[in-house]
Amino acid sequence: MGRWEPDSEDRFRAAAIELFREIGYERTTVAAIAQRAGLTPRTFFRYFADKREVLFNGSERLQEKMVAALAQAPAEASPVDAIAAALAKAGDFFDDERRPLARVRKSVIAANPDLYERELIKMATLSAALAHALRARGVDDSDASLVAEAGIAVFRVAFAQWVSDSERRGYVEIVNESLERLRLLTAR
Amino acid sequence: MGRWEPDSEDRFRAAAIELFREIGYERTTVAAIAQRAGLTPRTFFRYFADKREVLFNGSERLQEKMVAALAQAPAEASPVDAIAAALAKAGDFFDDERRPLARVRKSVIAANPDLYERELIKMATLSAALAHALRARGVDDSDASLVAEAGIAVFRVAFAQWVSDSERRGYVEIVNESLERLRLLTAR
DNA sequence: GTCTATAGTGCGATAGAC
DNA sequence: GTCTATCGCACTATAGAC
Repeated sequence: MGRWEPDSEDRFRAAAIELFREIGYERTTVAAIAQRAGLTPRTFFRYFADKREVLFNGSERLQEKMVAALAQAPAEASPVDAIAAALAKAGDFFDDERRPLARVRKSVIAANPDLYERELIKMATLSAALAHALRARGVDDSDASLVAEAGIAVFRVAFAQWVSDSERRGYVEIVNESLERLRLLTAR
Repeated sequence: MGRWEPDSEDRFRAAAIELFREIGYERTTVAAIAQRAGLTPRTFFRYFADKREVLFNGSERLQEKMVAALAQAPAEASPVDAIAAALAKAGDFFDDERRPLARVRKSVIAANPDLYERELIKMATLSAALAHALRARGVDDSDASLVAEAGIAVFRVAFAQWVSDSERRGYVEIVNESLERLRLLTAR
């Protein structure tokens, strides 16, 4: 990568999350993030549309991966099994190396209504994308919405568990257990 | 009681939704809403924390009712049955008289990212309240979150169906069918 | 940069119901 | 008289027009 350090985007992310933890989200300026990352604000905005996005733009790749996993599920897989494949695929992003960062991110978002709103929007977008992918598999419209929303419900709970302080199990284990739990709870 | 006409709050709501439909949310000023309601902007803000709230503050009563219904479900009812009772209780608000208003409200919200965000927040708040009420019944922490989130999933889909253009069935019928559908889809 | 319109707040005054 | 919903005014903040 020539005269620049590699991984500018990751360095922005790391610098941002450090500063958010140290002095809070509101008081952290983009200039400060850029300085710590050894780059300029102008470059920051080449990667991120705004300050909030530095915490969220990984979610686009996550969504693409999940949708792809759903689309590639066997044709005979049930809608719920297809969603389960998508939920499991998210495990590619949520490994033990990332968990400390995810925990800081969680506390930053919890402390900031703006960021919380953005998170809700990302979840809603993800749900819509999954529902769309289910419809592409031939699933009935309202079934697709229902299974996608329920899948997001499982995802939310599993992710929250994964980042909770005392949790040591991996994300995939947790999300599979959560789905199983939902099956049990809804069974007659 | 008020100085002039009664039901100020309802008049604000009615005036607001008329104007939103006529000229759009953004171009409707609080002053215009107040004028049409025969009141002043200052009084508007006594009832609603901000302009968006005029479309949402009914949701507090809805949440209280749903939580109460959940709490009053028979002690032997399963978590999902208790949530089902809460979802059915929402039917008190969604009758055929209200459906035209709900349809206008839907289109206004769909056209406005600000309002959509607020709707997502209200749903998240409702989910948290239902989870809390489930825990108060002795349901395990993560089961409570899971069932509450899944219940909200059913609610979202059922409500969307209820306000969709061609739909004629009542909300309660739809929400019961949606829950039944989720049970079928998740069953092994 | 200035100017304007609007959202939203704080505080005290007032008109009526009781 | 009390109580309270409503109002009037003065204010800040912000977004958009120019």
